[in-house]
Amino acid sequence: MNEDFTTKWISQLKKGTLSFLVLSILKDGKEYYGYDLINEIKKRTQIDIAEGTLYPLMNRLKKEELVASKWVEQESGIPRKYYTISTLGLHTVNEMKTYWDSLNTTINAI
Amino acid sequence: MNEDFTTKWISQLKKGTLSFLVLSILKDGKEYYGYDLINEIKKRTQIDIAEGTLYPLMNRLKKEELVASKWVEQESGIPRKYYTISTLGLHTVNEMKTYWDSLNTTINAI
DNA sequence: ACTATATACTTTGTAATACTATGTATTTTG
DNA sequence: CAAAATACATAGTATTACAAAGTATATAGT
Repeated sequence: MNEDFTTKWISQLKKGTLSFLVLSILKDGKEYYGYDLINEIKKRTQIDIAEGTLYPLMNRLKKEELVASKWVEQESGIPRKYYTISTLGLHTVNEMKTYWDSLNTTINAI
Repeated sequence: MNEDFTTKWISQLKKGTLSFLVLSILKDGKEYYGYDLINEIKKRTQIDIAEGTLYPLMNRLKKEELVASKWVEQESGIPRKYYTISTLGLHTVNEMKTYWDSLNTTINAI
């Protein structure tokens, strides 16, 4: 039933929500690495993020200094890049939340 | 205050929300023309939509057959292109609303 | 009469971002 | 020993908001 349009729409909707989602998850201060975030988001939200989406997204957040990262060698396996939210990131995600809530209120009022 | 990032983010967020907003406004069956929609949305939501954004958006919605349009000559002034939502549009906006609500619930739960 | 503003729609070029596909490398599982 | 899972990266494509400019009519101000 017009799955095409709704599917495409969901992809467009992600353009605003993924950075918000990631920062929201990091908000409580816990560390996550990229691959982990993909699974965490899938588990919590049923939203699939392609690797080719998440890794560049994390690089942008890093470049904007909303998150910090550090490489952590594993005793076995591939090194992981762990991310933590910054003060600026916390401030930004709070602004986002305020905007999101007002947008949601507006949409519900229509 | 990192206004840059939040401002850019809001622009990205619109990529998912504008079509949803427009269809939501048309949902009750009332006719609107483009210029009118820009003002209506600004009044109801404080969201500014550039003309270069709305007119191509309406063309996409038309092409996808989510809305129908008809030209209406004015006794004085420039002809207006009036839009009405289609059955497919109604169905689609309901799907969008369902998705939006679940997304909102998810975000609030994080 | 002239100018600016408002109305109403269109088009062109740019920037941002999700996605597919592909690549690299290690470890675990069948 | 092959396949799948883990973990990160990059190149190319499609979509879409936006700024800017254009066309055309009507009105308000000076």
